[in-house]
Amino acid sequence: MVKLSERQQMIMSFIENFIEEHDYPPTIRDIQNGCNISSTSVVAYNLDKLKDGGQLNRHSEVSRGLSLASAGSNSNKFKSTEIDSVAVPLLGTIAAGSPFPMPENDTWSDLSGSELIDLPQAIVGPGDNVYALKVRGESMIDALISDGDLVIMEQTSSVRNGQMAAVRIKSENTTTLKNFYSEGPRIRLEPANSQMNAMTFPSDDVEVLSKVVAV
Amino acid sequence: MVKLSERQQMIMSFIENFIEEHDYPPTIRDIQNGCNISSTSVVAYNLDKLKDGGQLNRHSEVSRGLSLASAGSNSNKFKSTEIDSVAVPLLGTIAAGSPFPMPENDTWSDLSGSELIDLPQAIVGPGDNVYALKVRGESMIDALISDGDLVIMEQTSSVRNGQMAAVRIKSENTTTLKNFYSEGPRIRLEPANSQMNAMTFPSDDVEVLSKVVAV
DNA sequence: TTACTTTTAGAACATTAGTGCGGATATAAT
DNA sequence: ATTATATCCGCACTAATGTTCTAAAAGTAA
Repeated sequence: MVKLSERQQMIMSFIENFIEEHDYPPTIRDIQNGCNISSTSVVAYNLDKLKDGGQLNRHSEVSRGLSLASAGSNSNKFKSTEIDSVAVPLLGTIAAGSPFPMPENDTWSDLSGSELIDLPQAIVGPGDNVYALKVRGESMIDALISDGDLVIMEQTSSVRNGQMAAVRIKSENTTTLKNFYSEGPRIRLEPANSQMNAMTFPSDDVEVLSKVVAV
Repeated sequence: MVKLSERQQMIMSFIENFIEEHDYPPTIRDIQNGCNISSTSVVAYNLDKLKDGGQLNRHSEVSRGLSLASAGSNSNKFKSTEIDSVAVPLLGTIAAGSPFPMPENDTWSDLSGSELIDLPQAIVGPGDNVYALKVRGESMIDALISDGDLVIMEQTSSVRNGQMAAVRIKSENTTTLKNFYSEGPRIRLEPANSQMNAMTFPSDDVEVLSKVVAV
């Protein structure tokens, strides 16, 4: 790789910034002013150099006919690409440990309003019926969930044993985040914290709202 | 939203294709030829319409001063943006439940080679000393980790109580993924599975390799 | 039809913007 | 010193490109 002169580096980064800001490439005179160069021909000269060096594509006789040869001319600090993401709503807060009545929305049936969070598509899957909740309390610490963490939930009514789910205990009208175990006629809800005890409820007293997809 | 005339739609998609192909916007005459329009003024006329309608940004007196207002002119199927991501290496496999000797690299001290995984920057933080491992075994099921899942680890030598970490038991030369509890002179390693028992080891027999950052 | 608005044509016009040329400067090799 | 190479300067030239004006066609409403 040929070494770039100071001026050529400046030109490259100026072009980069210009495109970033305007969505179209600069003219020779834009570069001239932006880099404090006294003549257009100097810019043209260095532009041709850069083209020969392969850092730049140029199309002569075409105004603004520039484009970065985004291959080796990497001025980023770290190798980093872009991945697809999906926005999911952050609907509210949920208690992790002991059941707690939810003062706000009794059930978060409405998937509208509120903040949106960007998540990589890979962990959300199709992306429908998915939302985020902020966890309150330290009681799920064994499951890598601590106070203030966000859990990504998928709205569903069936979970497998051992999965973590947001469940509502009808008789107490409380909602909580627990590990779910079906034991015949009863359902055991177990916090993911070795210092806390599990609780069991009759099957028909427990309503599964959604399961945890990711943290 | 105002309906676009047939000609305006053609102009929009022409611009889109042109930029895709050349990396810089077309001139009015490019559009004229590309869309079989008989006069530059017609192009200018429709361009102004599109600008008023908000589908296009225009900078007058500037050649090729066009850019798509990628807001409403959305040809994507789903609302989806791009977020920063960082590539981390996938170094190998780790047993989740019972300790198991690692046949391959005894310690994965080398952070080179192997596959790379793209992760959103938000969950990786600075991004140094981070790598991924594939989990084998079902024994961490309570912590949302099941067979085949990837855990993101950060290389460190100190973890807090209750955190999940990859640890090496020196006397047995095994490596495993467990929840870590320091209990005075001894260290208790607890699998996140209510069907399995914890084990304790002398403090100096356990070496913490890295802690779990995300799943 | 008439009156009015929108769109299209054509062409001249005005800027914008790339190119080229004579010459200056600097550095290094002969 | 002389020659060669790489840059830089200014300026003029001209092709590229946006703008505008007038007029006609096409469409709309009354």
